[in-house]
Amino acid sequence: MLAEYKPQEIEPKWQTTWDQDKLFKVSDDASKTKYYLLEMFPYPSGRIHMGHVRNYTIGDVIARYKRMRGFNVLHPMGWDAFGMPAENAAIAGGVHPKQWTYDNMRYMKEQLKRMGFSYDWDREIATCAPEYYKWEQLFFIRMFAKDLVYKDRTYLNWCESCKTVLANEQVEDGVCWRCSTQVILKEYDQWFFRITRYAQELLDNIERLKEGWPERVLVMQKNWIGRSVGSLIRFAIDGAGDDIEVFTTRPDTLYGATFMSIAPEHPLAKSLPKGTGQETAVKAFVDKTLKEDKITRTSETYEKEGVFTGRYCINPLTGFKMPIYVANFVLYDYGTGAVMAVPSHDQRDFEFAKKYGLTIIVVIQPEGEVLDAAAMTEAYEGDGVLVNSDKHNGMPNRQAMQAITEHLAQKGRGEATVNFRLRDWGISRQRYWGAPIPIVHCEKCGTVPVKESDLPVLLPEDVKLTGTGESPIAQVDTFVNTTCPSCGGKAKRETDTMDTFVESSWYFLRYCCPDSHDKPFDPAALAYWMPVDQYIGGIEHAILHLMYARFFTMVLRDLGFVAISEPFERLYTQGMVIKDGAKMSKSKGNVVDPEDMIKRYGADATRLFMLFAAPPEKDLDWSDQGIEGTYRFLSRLWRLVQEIKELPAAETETIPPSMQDFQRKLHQTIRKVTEDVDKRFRFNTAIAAMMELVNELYKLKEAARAPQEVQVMRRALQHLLVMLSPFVPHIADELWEALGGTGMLLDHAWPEFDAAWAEKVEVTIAVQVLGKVRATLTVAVDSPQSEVQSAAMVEPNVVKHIEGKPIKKVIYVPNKILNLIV
RNA sequence: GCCCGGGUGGUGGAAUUGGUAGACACAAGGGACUUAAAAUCCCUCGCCCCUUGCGGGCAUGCGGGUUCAAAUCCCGCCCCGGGCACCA
Repeated sequence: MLAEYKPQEIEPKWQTTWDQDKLFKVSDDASKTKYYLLEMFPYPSGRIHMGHVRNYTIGDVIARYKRMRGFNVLHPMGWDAFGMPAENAAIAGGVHPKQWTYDNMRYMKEQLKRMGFSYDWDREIATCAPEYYKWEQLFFIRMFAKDLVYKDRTYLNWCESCKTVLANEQVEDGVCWRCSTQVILKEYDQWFFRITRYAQELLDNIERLKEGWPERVLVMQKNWIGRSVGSLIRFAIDGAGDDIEVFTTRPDTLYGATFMSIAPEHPLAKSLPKGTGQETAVKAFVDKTLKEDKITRTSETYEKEGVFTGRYCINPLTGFKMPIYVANFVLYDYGTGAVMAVPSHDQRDFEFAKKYGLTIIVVIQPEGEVLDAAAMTEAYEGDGVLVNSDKHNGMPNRQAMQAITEHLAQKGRGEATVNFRLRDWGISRQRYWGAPIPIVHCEKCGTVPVKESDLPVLLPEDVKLTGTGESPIAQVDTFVNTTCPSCGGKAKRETDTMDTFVESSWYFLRYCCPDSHDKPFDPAALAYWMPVDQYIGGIEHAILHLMYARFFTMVLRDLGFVAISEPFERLYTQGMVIKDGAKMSKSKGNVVDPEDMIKRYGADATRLFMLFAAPPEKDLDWSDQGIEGTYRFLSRLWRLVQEIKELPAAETETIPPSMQDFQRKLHQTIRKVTEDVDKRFRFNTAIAAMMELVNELYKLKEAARAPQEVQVMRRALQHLLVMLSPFVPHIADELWEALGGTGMLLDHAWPEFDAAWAEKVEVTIAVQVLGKVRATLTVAVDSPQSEVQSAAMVEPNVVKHIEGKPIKKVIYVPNKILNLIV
């Protein structure tokens, strides 16, 4: 053993040993209880960053702990390898995205190994590999057959100068990030996954997830799904055969609907004004509004504007001729993209009506008040009784919701319905570095899926990436030109690729059986490993990724591939790593490279600092001095072991009286660490407890030198090393060996505490007078009130504050507090 | 704007969930060792007040409230962060 702690020497040594021993290899073993621990896989951006280090360190502690607890732990790692940055790198530096991605994966894998993470690398997957995405293409085809995939028109960000579609991220303040041209919305045909078909199940299952998911994630998902009960109402367009459909949660206000507002994206915004003389005005308004982003448009302070389409629709109850407006605040994505406007009872409609001089009719009268449409300064959105509502007059509005809906149903003008805020998932991307959508467009047969036996549809490698123009694959003739799977005639391939969220929606299933070649999954492996017992990742994924993964699992279940409905039993969301109060980013220049930390302080000190500096769910403020502190602790531990190793010890089980307090401390520490790790993932306090134990040992080392005493310290050190091993595996194995231990600690059992030793024998009770602490008493645990009270009554400071006044009331909380009320 | 979190010493945090606020660290200051430095070890360390020994007051973003007792529960503000559907 080295005299000095040199992580640069011991860490590579143990990493090689673990590798050679295949220590992290795991196989399906029905005789053992499985534990599937998953961390969100990284995008291969080039190097691992502190966020990865944090996420994977948290995961590694749990994986190693569970393994030491006897579980058969699946702890895999892979790469979310498709995505925009690879293309951007290609545009900037001329490296092919594939080359760039694989280089990055190779480098980052080495980095992860240098951190000492216990991954079974035999299960490594990369989503950009054809043997991965071919299954995704298979799922697409099966989903297509079940009508879970469809094509629809939608709007995309378009840069007229670059002639290309832009991601939201590529639009900054409404202009293109590359050339600063004003971005416009352009209509496109896009592929969608019908996630809305699962809206109710996604919502219902939230109940089941309450046990293991953070409350706030579930609340966010619930709000995202946004179920609301209401009515679907059809308004006939005056002088035309068709209707405008509207979803409303307030059918009770229908008698007061005096105009109609439709979204600028609504197809009727184009067709209605034709021949009314309003065509030019409407088009100008639509064009202008589509340049504004959605966050602005939904703002409460946003100026509500609109333009008359020149057409009317008919209120089905009153026959009122409602002018149809295109309004900037109506969202095409929500409900039906059209809103019946009731200015008296909706604030936005009220403002709009005032601005354009539209009719306001009060139909709900609050209790004990008479609203006057002419005098109102704002809409009344509360409950009340119906007025101006024909046969529904006098009815409480809550009751009227149902009554009016039924009335409409009889007239064939509407029905009760449930609306979800959740929208279908647009998965088309006009990009190169993604999984090709396995569809062929045939002039004769239309849209035809590729034959399953022809999968995978390989992504062509010979492409030109310029960052401008249409999708790069569209220019690869050998890819585009094909034959129709149905009629054999000439056809063209779909050139959109899939959203990379699709790959990350099912990767956890593939880890269970990465070698399955004839089918996507081996049912026996899935039956053994799924669901994931613990999933760990950033809170920023609370909605999209987690919702998509849940949805995909339900789809794969209905396609017969998996037997479960929810993929993640428990979820833990870790906080971000920040420095100087801001998220680490290149532009802010506050990035700390984990590589430098490994070189200077070693992987163990880096891991330990990550775990010690904050509880995992909170944001972690990186501090260069902080890591020095954890490095110092490890050096201290190193010296302690070396010194105690040299002291003569007696082979005995007895605890000498001089060591009984320490023995108690040891078992209390084991209990504390076990509970913190097992129940709460509170690694920071677990580490603090172990630091305290080391401090105790340092004190004892000076005083206790009898062989029997040394023996107690040695055993304590061994327990400590076992407990430290999930946190700092390299130094733990090294010191374990130095103390004469055999094997590697990952194969060692986690220590059990002895309840008798862990019990407290004494407690300190705070004595309060009128709620203020005036003294503390150290008494035997569970002392009766009478005993504590009489001891308290003779405390000088207590006597002083009672001032001879009579005691009116005594509150006694055993082992905690005695409060005297005078 | 909407949805969801957070705010405790000079700093990161602790207080296992209504019961002694500040564990464990970092930084800072003082001391020991050393020719010297580094390393290491020891001590002090929320703010204010009386010289007073074991003392008193104030303190958990701000303002109210409930309670014998509030960082913790309730109401109203302020500030910071995450997400908002094509970043992953």
